[in-house]
Amino acid sequence: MTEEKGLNFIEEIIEEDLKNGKYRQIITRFPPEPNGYLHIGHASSICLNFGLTQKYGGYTNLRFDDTNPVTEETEFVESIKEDVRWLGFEWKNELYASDYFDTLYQYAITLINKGLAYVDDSSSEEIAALKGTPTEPGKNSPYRGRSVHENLDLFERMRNGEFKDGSKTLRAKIDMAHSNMLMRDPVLYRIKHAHHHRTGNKWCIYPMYDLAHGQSDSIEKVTHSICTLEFVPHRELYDWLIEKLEIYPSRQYEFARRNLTYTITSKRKLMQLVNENHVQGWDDPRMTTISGMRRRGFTPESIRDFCDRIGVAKRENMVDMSLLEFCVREHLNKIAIRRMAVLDPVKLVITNYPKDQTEEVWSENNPEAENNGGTRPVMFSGELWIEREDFMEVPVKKWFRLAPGAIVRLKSAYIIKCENYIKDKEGNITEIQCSYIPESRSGNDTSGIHAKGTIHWVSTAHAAKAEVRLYDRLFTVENPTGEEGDFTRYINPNSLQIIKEAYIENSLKEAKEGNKYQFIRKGYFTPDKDSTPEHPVFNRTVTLKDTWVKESRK
RNA sequence: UGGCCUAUAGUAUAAUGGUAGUACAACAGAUUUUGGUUCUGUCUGUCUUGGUUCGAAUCCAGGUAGGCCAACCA
Repeated sequence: MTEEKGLNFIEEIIEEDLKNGKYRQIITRFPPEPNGYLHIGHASSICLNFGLTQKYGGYTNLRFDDTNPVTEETEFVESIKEDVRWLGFEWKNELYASDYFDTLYQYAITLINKGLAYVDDSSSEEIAALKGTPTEPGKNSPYRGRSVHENLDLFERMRNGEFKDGSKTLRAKIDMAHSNMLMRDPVLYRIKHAHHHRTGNKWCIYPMYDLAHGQSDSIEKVTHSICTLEFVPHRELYDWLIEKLEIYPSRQYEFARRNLTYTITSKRKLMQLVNENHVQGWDDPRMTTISGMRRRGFTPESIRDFCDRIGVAKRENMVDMSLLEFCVREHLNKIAIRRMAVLDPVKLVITNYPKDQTEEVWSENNPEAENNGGTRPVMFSGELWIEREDFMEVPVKKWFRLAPGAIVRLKSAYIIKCENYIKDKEGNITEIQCSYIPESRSGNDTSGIHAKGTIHWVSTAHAAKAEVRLYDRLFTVENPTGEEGDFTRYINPNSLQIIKEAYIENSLKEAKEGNKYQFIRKGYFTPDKDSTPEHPVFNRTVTLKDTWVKESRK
């Protein structure tokens, strides 16, 4: 049975192109500017571009659009490569727009020779003043009428470094009254006496996006150049330049960038969060950068699945964060090893358990795993740590956990009954005293008693200490950039909660970066890069779904 | 007083002139030694007004709403 899944509009275009023989294979590219770290929005573009060539045959290049030396750095190049690989994609060629600077320079000369470009001495303010507005036509620059010979001479001298930054530009000669603002003699080259991360000081003039991107696509014979909606107005210029230069006709297609609730997907704004220390770096686990999500414990599979589910379209959108959480829970449920960890401990003493006795109980590693996951031994004793929130002095209705006189199952061990509890002067509960039912041991329970609730625990004598970092959404509102004022006003002050002394199963000390765990009843966790065997640190990737919080609010 | 893009449940996305479907979310229930997982069920939708057609979410026209465009950024 073939499941007919609807095609997105780009797949439709490609299938049509393939069917009518326009192309034998398709070539796409992922074209980041190395001026920041990749985020969840880029993941969509990566999955799209690489996914398309995997599906239809062909290949995808990784091309860095590095035409602005003042913002670009090698650090970003390296992080981008790491992130794309981590997401599970391998590019055919690693390319750089800066590799084409000689060719692009020649393209500019071709345009000058055709009378389609000129050197303008106007300042950026003067250019802006003559540009007009969306509703009013612009006016020609006084330098627009220069001869080809003069333009050639001036452009060469720009290249030779005779002029200061900003004193001259090369502009296309199109139409200052055009309804598309981008066609009003767009700037093609500008002077920047700046060090480039790859070409060093070879150049002091650099091409603008419009003369670099489409031409790079063309040089690489990219068939489908896929970008986001804000480039729609550029398409007319993209096509104009290819036509006038008479080069390989790559075609541009635009889809809507993906927005996610309670976060931002803007490199500029993410950089602001880093620079203003609202977060602790690009890979802060609260960031929806690829590196932040990796550190937090997301899997590439879950991110790819997410991108797949949200699809591709042309309308404005705001995807629910709960879908991303669903995707990561679904994957982690299958692969994460279950362990017990007590995050907010309170002592529980089993009064009728033989003093100084210990025993091993066996607990499942992951019954949901493909190969069943097996079991592990866990040390049990008469003195345990349990979760403070699992005891209620005055239970609410439908409370299945511990309360005076209530019974509960200790996961993989015995059923216990709460007999007493001790408070300190401030009224904090310091110890809960229970009796246990020896015949109720997990695996050979002959007690005939059914406990409605099951809670997790660790033995005080056998547990290890760990630091646990709990993350919540970074913003308090769904669309922080859509609200009044600067988006940083809406940062969630409680997005990070650090627990210095949680208790974990001893074996968890050996957990390695990249390992995935489910702390039973608490969520999915992964060791942070700061973690050591002496001082284990865990990040909470995502909580478990919690229907009790909803029930308890009723 | 311009040009371009878009409009299907709360969210995202299918249906390509022929029964408006799927996922997430929400809600109800079953199972459960995780109030997890799994399973079952329920709720909610074609922006609007005309037109073409036997038949329109789909094609056409006019509205309306939202987005983008006036960086020597990409």
